[in-house]
Amino acid sequence: MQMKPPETPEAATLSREFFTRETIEVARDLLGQILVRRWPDGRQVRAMIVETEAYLGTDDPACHTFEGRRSLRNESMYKLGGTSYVYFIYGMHHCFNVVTRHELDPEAVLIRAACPWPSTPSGRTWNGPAKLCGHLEIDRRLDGVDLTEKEGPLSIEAGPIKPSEGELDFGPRVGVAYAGDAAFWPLRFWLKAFAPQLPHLKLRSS
DNA sequence: CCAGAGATATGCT
DNA sequence: GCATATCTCTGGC
Repeated sequence: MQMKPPETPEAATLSREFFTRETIEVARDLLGQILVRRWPDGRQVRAMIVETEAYLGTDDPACHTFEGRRSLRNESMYKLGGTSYVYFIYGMHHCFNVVTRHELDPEAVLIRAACPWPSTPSGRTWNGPAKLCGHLEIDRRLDGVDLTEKEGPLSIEAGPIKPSEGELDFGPRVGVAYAGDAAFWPLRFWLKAFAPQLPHLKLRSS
């Protein structure tokens, strides 16, 4: 069975209110939504988000803003929910995050994997945050853009499934204990129940 | 299948 | 100097 994109002529771009909620809720609800990449020449590529990870701000030791760290790199995390945060890592790769909550409340959701949309039998899963950015040509030039802008270079539209309708199961949380102490790791969510309809969906373990 | 190297930005000690 | 929200390639068992 092949899923179709929303029937509505204009798919709804997710609202500001969607992104300013609790980060863990945004991370969960981003599953199944459609990431849209637009180029100046009019080309568009869409992908369904299937794996997310929440980074919980100044108290989260894994978060770039842990204990209030703020620099040129992570400045976008201090902006309003619905802003993009793109960083360059390992001298090689880019990773794309959706900023959540409000100004000066620096939390975000890392987009770890997505499937080309509409789904095709030969489609692939862009699994891994850097691979996703590679395929969608996301780099630092797209850092700080407004994801709620309808015709912007990056935006997020409502997908065909709604978590509130109970159609989704969420993957178990991978607990990682740091050596010695009770530091915690951000929560990660996978899109699982929808997988049968995305035959090429492949999620990484751990 | 698994471990290690290498690509080298960024921020912290 | 060192660790890291990564990925690909290589060589060993």
